[in-house]
Amino acid sequence: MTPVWPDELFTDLDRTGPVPLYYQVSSRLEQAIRSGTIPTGSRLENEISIGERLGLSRPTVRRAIQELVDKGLLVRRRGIGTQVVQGQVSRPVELTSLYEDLKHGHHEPSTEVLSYEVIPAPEEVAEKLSVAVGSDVLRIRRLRGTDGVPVAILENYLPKEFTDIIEADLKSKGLYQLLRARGVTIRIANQSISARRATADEADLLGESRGGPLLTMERIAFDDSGRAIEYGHHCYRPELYRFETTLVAK
Amino acid sequence: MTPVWPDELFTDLDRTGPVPLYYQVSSRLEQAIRSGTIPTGSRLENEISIGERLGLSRPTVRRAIQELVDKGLLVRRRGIGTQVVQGQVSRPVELTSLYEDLKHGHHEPSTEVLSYEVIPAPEEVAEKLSVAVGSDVLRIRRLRGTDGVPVAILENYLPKEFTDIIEADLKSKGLYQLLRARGVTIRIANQSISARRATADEADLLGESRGGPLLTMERIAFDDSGRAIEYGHHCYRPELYRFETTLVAK
DNA sequence: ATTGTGATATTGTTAGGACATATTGGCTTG
DNA sequence: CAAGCCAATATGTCCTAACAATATCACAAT
Repeated sequence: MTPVWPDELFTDLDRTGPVPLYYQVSSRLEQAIRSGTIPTGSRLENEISIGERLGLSRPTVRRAIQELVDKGLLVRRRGIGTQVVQGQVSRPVELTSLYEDLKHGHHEPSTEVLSYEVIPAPEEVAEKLSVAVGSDVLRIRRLRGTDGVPVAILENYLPKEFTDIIEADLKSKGLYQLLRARGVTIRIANQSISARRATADEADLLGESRGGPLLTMERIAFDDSGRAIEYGHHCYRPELYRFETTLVAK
Repeated sequence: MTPVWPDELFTDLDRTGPVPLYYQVSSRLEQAIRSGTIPTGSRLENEISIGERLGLSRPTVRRAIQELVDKGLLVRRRGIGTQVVQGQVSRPVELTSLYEDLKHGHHEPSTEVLSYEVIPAPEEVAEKLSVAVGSDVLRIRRLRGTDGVPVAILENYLPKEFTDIIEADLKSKGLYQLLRARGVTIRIANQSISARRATADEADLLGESRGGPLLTMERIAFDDSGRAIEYGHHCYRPELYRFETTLVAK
């Protein structure tokens, strides 16, 4: 019943390096599933025997499998076993900037900085960033495109201590990448996705018809310590961009 | 430094019932955070002392906390501790139908069944549902509203064995609710969100201007065993609906 | 033919312990 | 006084062990 898996899945793990064992296991499994080595719909061996094969305890194997369950690749049922989900699984919306998103998709992202200025925080921005109204915030407005075609208008607000982000760097790097280089890691983001008509200004920038539909995304991002770091308001050309997610019922 | 928490957080847990201990703990903590009893930005006690207070082992406490980290309410850093995220956390997009979504938001959902028919599966639908092209599938088209105002047009396709879903029931219940009553649990869904212009037909149904923007969502849902159960294509009035998500970097 | 019962397989929950690693801050030393 | 080392603290990883809950199947009983 259980299909025979290739030996590569069970070669020795690296117990000396910094990569956790559960992560090594889940990575191998994910790769095997996405490549079709483990076919969709098939059943996995049970946790204990996988553990025996790899020389791991059950909790470690369990954690590896749980990672893939959370990603939506596997389904578990008590008393039954673990199965691979049928149908192609889309990679979820990740916590990356659009720039990295596009680059990952083997496109050549381009950026034009439309404006870059320090302004007193309007009420809406102040509230989202948890700073005082009127205090200095950095406002960045960019036009993002791929392969020469405009895709999105990005408007971002950051607290004043980030005003040393160099305008020139924004042309060749994503905002999150620049923040990471400064030692700031974005950990959590609250997103809200909707749509609206394009204004005349936006339509011209994006090469879209006036009053045409735009996909919009509003986001507040928090760092390691839970502090609000960035408030963004983006709009995308809907024919060229969409948000993909995998939802898993707990 | 550590704030004093109310005793309610540490009253005895129910060790007899079917509710897991880690779930009882994470529920209490979540409630305390959302209600402000544990203020945003504050630090939690460490895992071990929480465990001692509740009479629990460290793995159990750890799992409870991890649940809230995954939900985006808490942030953990090795060597530092666990902190509550600043800023209001939005509840994530859950794996529920729009009907339950709206009902939860204290609105009164209404449904008009526009069409209900068994048709041979077009290529696109057959592929998404992993059935043969031309095989029978159930097609449902509904107009969903709240408080008398139309909000969305829902088009769903299901495999033929669900043709016994009663058309009349769709008026008063959500599709997922009806599936659950049949013993089918939706476990995983792949969603894709974008936008487009409304067709004349759609604009009339939704009371929207012709050519106006619509928020669109495409979804394939899988059940417990990983089988494709439903393929849906929905469009929403963007002023009345939006998708909210919390993203957490792993 | 249907129902119940028990054996088996598998995941779910909880415990308790050990060691690793990252961060902070104080102490020591040059 | 500054730099570096070290202890304290907290989370991260991994192990062994046990029992609970659920689904399946064979088989007996009605």
